[in-house]
Amino acid sequence: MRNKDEHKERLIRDKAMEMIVKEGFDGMSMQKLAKAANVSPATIYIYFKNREDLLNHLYNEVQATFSEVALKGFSPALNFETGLWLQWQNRLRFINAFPYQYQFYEQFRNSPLINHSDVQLIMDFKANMKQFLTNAVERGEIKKMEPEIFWSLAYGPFYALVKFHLQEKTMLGRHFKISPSKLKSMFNQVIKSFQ
Amino acid sequence: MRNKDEHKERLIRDKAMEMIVKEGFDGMSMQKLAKAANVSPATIYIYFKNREDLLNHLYNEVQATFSEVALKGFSPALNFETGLWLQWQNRLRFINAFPYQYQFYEQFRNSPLINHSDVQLIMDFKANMKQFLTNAVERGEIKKMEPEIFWSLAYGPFYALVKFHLQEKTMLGRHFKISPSKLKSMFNQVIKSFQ
DNA sequence: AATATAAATGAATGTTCATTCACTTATAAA
DNA sequence: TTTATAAGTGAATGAACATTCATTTATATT
Repeated sequence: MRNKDEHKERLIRDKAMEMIVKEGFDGMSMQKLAKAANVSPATIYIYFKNREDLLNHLYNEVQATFSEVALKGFSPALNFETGLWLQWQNRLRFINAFPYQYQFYEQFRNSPLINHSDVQLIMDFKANMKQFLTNAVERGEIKKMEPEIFWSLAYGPFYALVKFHLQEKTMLGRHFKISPSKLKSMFNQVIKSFQ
Repeated sequence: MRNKDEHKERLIRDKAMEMIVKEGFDGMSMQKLAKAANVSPATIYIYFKNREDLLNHLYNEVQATFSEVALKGFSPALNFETGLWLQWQNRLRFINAFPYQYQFYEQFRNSPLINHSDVQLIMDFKANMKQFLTNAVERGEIKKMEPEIFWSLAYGPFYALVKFHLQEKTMLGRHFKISPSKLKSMFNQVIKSFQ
């Protein structure tokens, strides 16, 4: 018996995400992917049932990692400002470390493919965030509001800023990381909207 | 001489955007589009040089309309709160009226296709927004900040909320419009972040 | 009414696509 | 060392793709 080559699967996954980010979903054909990963097209089908299965696996993996990183050191018991700032930092860390994975994730979520994927937001993650919001309201740190308003106010500016920087990267061929001081400064302004 | 059928071109454009929103860029093939618009594939090539040209025309058209609607009644001379609220209302009006066009626009902007398009943000629009920011700072209505921070704070929450509602629409098959009171309430919170 | 012209077409064209298959190769277990 | 098994392959398959082309059709101009 011969074992699957973990390195090979990793390469297939990474090249697929890179190709999708650079050339779009149509730009990632199975044959082009095979060539980029130095394998036979048939090899991809050992690891993934088909193209759709591959894409869903990629999405699942990124979502799992992203959720994990976002919640690193987090607890709903943290006070509002500390907890939200921690999450901003965690998220930015992931985006800086894995820009292709993040951009693939965004592209997938914003495409109709997401409708054919039976993927759910990690339970743990959702529960944590809900509890965090409830606690903050109960402590009187923020006023009561609908979850979608909370989410829009708390993360809308963050993701908008990230988008700016990732677009610059695409245009100039290199990645301008968001400076921590700029992020903190904007965070302080966002916090005001909850007061 | 036979004239071009304006109605026919409009139908091609609208069906193309609808297909892209519903099935993604790969889901919109020239032959499927022809069938949806009740024309021959060759007819599409009378109106557009090729597929890429069609997509770029669609993008240009939506951008032009969107910019126009967004600036309706706007002037950089307006005070900060009035001007920003006007733009929020204008933008939401466009999104509610033309959800497919808006979603196509977003999908295009978030895809690598945008890199191959030589389209620029309408000059007039850019200049207006820049002047608006400058004026608000000079009047002491908001503190001085980089344009990308301003943009992220002023529009990040708005677009995040829009995304929420458009996703709900996709899932349930119908469109839940954002209530004006909910929008105004969030707007008031956003304003605080500039104080 | 005749004519010139551009719109509009359906049936091709050659290409690329996702996927399969008969086959070879590497290696864990015996 | 042998053997069973699953990894890995290159070439093939049929479907779908963007685009073209030889014709036909509608109409504005004469």
